[in-house]
Amino acid sequence: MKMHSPPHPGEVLKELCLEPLELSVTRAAEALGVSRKTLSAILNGRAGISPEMALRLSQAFGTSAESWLNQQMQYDLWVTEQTVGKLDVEKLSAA
Amino acid sequence: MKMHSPPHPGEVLKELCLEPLELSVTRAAEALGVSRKTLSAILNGRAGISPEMALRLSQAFGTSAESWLNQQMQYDLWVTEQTVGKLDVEKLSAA
DNA sequence: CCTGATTGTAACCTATTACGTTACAGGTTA
DNA sequence: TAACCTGTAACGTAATAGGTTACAATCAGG
Repeated sequence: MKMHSPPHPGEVLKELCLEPLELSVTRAAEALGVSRKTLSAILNGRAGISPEMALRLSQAFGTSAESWLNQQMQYDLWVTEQTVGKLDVEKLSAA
Repeated sequence: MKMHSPPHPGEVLKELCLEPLELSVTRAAEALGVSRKTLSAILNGRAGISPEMALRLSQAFGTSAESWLNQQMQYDLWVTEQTVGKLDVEKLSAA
C-alpha cells in the first residue's frame, strides 16, 4: 500500500542535525569518531546506519539510537519490498 | 539503564509461530522458501532476521514485517551496547 | 534391530556491507 | 594562489546472510 519512499536516514541526519548546527561533514565526522568517507556515504544514501553509528549519533546529538535504527529499518524494508519479486512463501497460519 | 537482554527474535519465532502450529524446522523452512540451515541459524540465535526474511515471515504467519525487524533492531542494539566500549564521541548539540 | 525423519552444525562457496586509509578532482573563499 | 570542503574511486579487512553437501545424534515405528 505504501507507495513512496521513506526518507533515507542520511537526509534526515543532514537536515535535522548538521545543517541547524552549521556543521561541515568533515567536522561532524571528526566529532562522531568516524572517517569523513563513512559519514559522507551515509549522508548521500550510499550506506546505512549501523547499530554502532546509531549509538554515536545518539551520544553526539542527544537523540535516541532507536529512532535512527527505526528510520533505517523502515527504509531497508521499503527498498526490499521494491526490490525482491514475489517470494515463494506458503501461508501457514489461519490469520 | 536497560540491563537484561531483549529476547532473540529466533526464540520468539519458535515459541510463538512454530510450536503453536507444531511445525518442524524442516517443514517451516520449506514453507518459507529458505534452506533448513538458514532457519535453524535464526532459531538458534546464530543469525538475525533480514528484511527479506521479515517479509517471508509476514507472508507465512500473517504478522507485520516491521514487528520482526523491530525485535531484531532492539536485540542488535542491545548486543552492540554490551559489546562496544566507550565510543570516542564529542557531544554536539545543546540538548 | 533396522529404517526413516528430524535436527544441529561443520565445511565450503558467493554476495553484500560497514569501515578504514590514501589519493584525486572540483568547488569555494580569503 | 592557497586553504579548505566535498564526493568518490581504489584498495584493504571483517562481518553476515544465503546456498549446497555431508555427518552424527536423537527418536519413533515396524
